[in-house]
This record gives sequence, structure tokens and C-alpha cells, in this order.
Amino acid sequence: MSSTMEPLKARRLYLLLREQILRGEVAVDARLPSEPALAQEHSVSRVTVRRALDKLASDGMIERRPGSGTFVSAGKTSMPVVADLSNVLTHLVEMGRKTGVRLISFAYVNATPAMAEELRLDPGERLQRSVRVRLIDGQPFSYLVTHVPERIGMSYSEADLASTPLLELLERSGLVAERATQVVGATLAGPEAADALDLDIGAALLTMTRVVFESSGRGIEHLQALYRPDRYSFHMDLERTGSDGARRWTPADAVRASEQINDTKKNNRTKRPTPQRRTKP
Amino acid sequence: MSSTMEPLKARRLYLLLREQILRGEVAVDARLPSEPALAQEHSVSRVTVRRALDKLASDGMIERRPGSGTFVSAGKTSMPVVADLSNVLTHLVEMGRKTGVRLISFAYVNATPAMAEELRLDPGERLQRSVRVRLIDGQPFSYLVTHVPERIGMSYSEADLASTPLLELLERSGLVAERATQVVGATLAGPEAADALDLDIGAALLTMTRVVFESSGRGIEHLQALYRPDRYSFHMDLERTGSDGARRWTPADAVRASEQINDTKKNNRTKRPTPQRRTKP
DNA sequence: TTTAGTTGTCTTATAAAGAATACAGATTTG
DNA sequence: CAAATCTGTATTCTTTATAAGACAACTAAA
Repeated sequence: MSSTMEPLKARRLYLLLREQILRGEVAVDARLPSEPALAQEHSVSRVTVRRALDKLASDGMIERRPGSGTFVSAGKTSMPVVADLSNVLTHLVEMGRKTGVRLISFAYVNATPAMAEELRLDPGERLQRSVRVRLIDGQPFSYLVTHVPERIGMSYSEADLASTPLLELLERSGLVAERATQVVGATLAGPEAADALDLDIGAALLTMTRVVFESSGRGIEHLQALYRPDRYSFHMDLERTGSDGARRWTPADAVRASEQINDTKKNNRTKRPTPQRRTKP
Repeated sequence: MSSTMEPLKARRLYLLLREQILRGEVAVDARLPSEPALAQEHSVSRVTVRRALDKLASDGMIERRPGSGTFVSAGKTSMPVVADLSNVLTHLVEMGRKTGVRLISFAYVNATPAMAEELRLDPGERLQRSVRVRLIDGQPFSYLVTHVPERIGMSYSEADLASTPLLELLERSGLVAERATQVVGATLAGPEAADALDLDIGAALLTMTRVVFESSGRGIEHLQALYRPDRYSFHMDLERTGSDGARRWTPADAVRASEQINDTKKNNRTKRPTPQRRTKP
């Protein structure tokens, strides 16, 4: 499965150092080993060490002080925007952040066999395919490829897509979403996604595939989402519920959800049911 | 953020083709463009195309038939083991699969500032650090780095770790886990993880960071998990609950959980509440 | 001030990746 | 069978990555 086609040594070292910094194995503001030391430690030349450090510096993870050393930067080591498992961005309003959507492409295509099966449709059925990029504070954080059956897609315009969440559009047109499955994984950035998300090809991406079904069991939306993990991640709070042998973990979101059903108006944004990671002041 | 230190051209092409195949843009059993055609299409030499295809072939994604062409393989395009959002592996028993654990390292270390903060402990406190690899059918699928406060870690042995889930060990020693937070993201494989998971350095990994708290609010476990996305992914079923303006998505697991609280004995393994992706017969 | 250690920059040499081309053997099609 | 097309393999050349070393400029500490 593995071996052959080695990534460049500089890339390897870059990934290694990056990992150590992100995991906190090297403290913030601490000095890294000197370039000659790193070169000897990893059995590479100083040029290679230098390339790795260049990359880290351009990522804003380290700061180089000539004559003194290179140090781990405080700022950039942390904290993407988080979403709960229902894919709802949290703490956005209160942080005064603004999101936007860019429509990359929009077309009608024939369903591939795989796509038809996932949506439980007839193979070859026409689908509306749209590619969008979501932005936060002007910076892209997600790359979304959506497939919707043609007849359903007709109920809204191309312009609607660039301004309104797709699920809202679907429900507005009378459809009733009943169930959805989501699968979360990881993949490497290909050329298109890398370009749209302002990343290097081969960067790590968080993926989510969601299929939404109406009550009849037919799929009404297929979403393939790619997220920049440094700007977006999934967050879930779990509570230990039940007693004795039947104790198990329950997502706290579910609790909050049932609380909110009889509470349409006041949205409790002061809740903090579980400790959050925070950056130091 | 991007540019400089280009990955190799062969790697780029590999990722591009891989992406197209995984997304179903190229049908299963279909023939890929010929090597000269791919070379011209992407403005690279045939040697480079060849390297990319070699990698795809070793991944089992394509099959090369001399004189005929290269074709997309049916088998390997799909389906890792799935876990629900409580991190419980599903469909394992019924599939007759066996899991195992390999203990990689075991030591006591000083808490880094970042780790201490996440666990809400005093900085510098002693922690038990263990690194484990979980296997399914003899193949590694997750790389787990766990930190537990020293006094708690004393309650079980090194051998226990290799055989029993950590959370069970903790509760067995009288601790009461009350809350947990989980953050799911993605990262690139570093040298250690790549080696343990039998992957190339720079491969995409699914990450989960979990912190478990007891009722006093102090952390009792910090877990950093790295998963091979081709062998493991998170799955969640959502249901549209509530009415009118208060409709929202609720994880179906929560429903199942509350059903099971009064149902200790019979574990309903026949449930299939939501359509699953499946491979063709 | 001196000294040791650091990053920044350059040179030269070797190793590896990629480009361009040619040709043998297998497969399909006319 | 013959022609066209494909993969497998080899050769040669160019470009890029890496190695090894030298030296200047800067910093901090003795």
C-alpha cells in the first residue's frame, strides 16, 4: 500500500516540524534547534532544513530572528471556526463575523451510477450540479459540490444559490426533508479544491458527504463538502447519560435541541454547557 | 499561505486522478485515457503519468491491462469501517471482524502548557502518556495518543492498556466521566503516524481530539486520535424534528440512545433506520 | 570587547525527477 | 492477417532537489 514515490525531504521535514508545533510538543515562543542542529538530527542538508523552515515561516507558524534563532509564533497555532454536528456554525453572530458564498459553477448533468445509487434515484436521471465556496471574513473555508434532482433544482434560480442556504431553498419549495446521513472523513486537496480554498495541492482536507432524503425515501440533495481544517472543524459535546450498565454517551446538542423546540424566540447564546478550548489573553 | 515548495508533478497528477475516481467522475470499469493522452492533457511526460498510475495501481484503484488500457477497479473505491459520533464502531460484530490493540509506548511526562489548559489541570502536572494503535483484521486504522493525570493512571497497569478500552479502565477505578468534548478535523501524516498506520508521509488523516471531564470539571483523559480515512470514518444519521419555525436536525443516535436506556439486555443489531451506502453485489 | 552561536547568502558537486524519444510485446479491430 | 493502439521498458538529456562547505552579518553572553 505504501512506499515508492517519496515526497521531497523538505516536505517531510516541514510536516514533521509542523506536527510537533501544532501538537504543542514545542512550546510557544520557545526556540527551535538551530538549522545545523536540525540538519544533523534529521540527516539532511541545511538547504533542506531551510526550505522546511521557509514554508513554516510563510504559514506564520515560526518567526526567524537573524543571529538569534527561530521561534514558534504565538498567533497562528490555533483555532478554526467550529460547527456542531448538525453543521451549524456556532459563535459566529456573537463574534461579528461575516460569511459569504461564491458560486463557482452551475450546470445540469447526468447522474453517475454511484451518485444515482446514493440518492436512490434512477440511474442516468438529470441532476443539477453546483459548486460553491463559502467564505468567512473574505477567506474561503469550504468547497461544496451539490447535486439535486433536476425537477427540484428548477424551483430556484442560480442567483438564489449564491445567497441562500440550499436546504432552505428546498424546504421553501414545499419539499420536506425527513432524514439525512452524514459521513465525515479526510482527503488530500486536488487541483480544483486547492485553488478554490487557496491551498497547496496535497494539503489535508476535512470531508463531509451528506445525503438528504424526503419522507418517500428519495434523495433530494447530495452534498460533498471539503473543509480547510485550519479554518473549520466539527465540534460535539457529549454527556454521560443513563445509569448503571446502560450508561452511554449522548450528544449534548440533542438536549439543547429539544429544549429549543418550545422556545422559538429567545436564542440562548449565553449557554456554555461544556468547557471550550480558548486562547490565552 | 500557499505556493513554493511544489509537490512533485507525479504526486499532483496522482491526487488529481484519485480525486476524479473517488468522486465517481470516471465510472467503474471504464477505461482511463491512454498514457500518451494523459501526458499531453496535463502537459507532463509519460514517465510522470506512469508514476502516478503506478501509485494508483498500488492503491488498488486501477488495473492495467497491457495492450488494452488501464481501467478503474471496482473493489477498492469504497467503504471504510464506520463509527457513530460517540466513536462506537458499528456493524463490527455482525460482520465477524476482529479488532486488536498494539501498545507503542508508555511513559510519564510533564504536562505541556497547552495540554494542561485543555485538561484544566495545573501546568507542569505529571501525566501518563500512552501511544496505541488499533487494528481491524490485523490492519492498523487508528493511532491514539492518550494523556491521563498520573494519579489516575496509577489505577491500572500497562498490560491493561493493551487489552481494555481506556474509558472502561477509568470508570472501573471509580471515576465518573460526566462530560466530553470532541473536535474532528484533518491533518497530514507525520513520520510516526505514517509508520504506525502503514501509510506514506503526507497522507491525509482524520483527527479527533477528545477531552473527558469528571463532575468536578477536571479533565481525566485527553485523547488525540488519528484515523486512516480509507479504513475509518464518522457516520451520523440526522432526523428533522420539531415543527414550523423550530424545525431542526437531531442526531438519530440520541433517539436510539434513549430507547436503549431501559433496554439493557437485548442489543438491537437489526436496526437500519437510515439508508446506508453499500457496494454493489 | 571578545567570543561563540545564530541566520542569510553564496558556490560547487551530486542525486533525483522529469522530458523526449524509441521500440518490443500484447490486444483489439477492420 | 494487417493496422492501429495500448502498456512495458530502455536510453538520453535537461531541470530541479539535495549535499557540502565557506563566509558575512547579526545577537547575546562572557
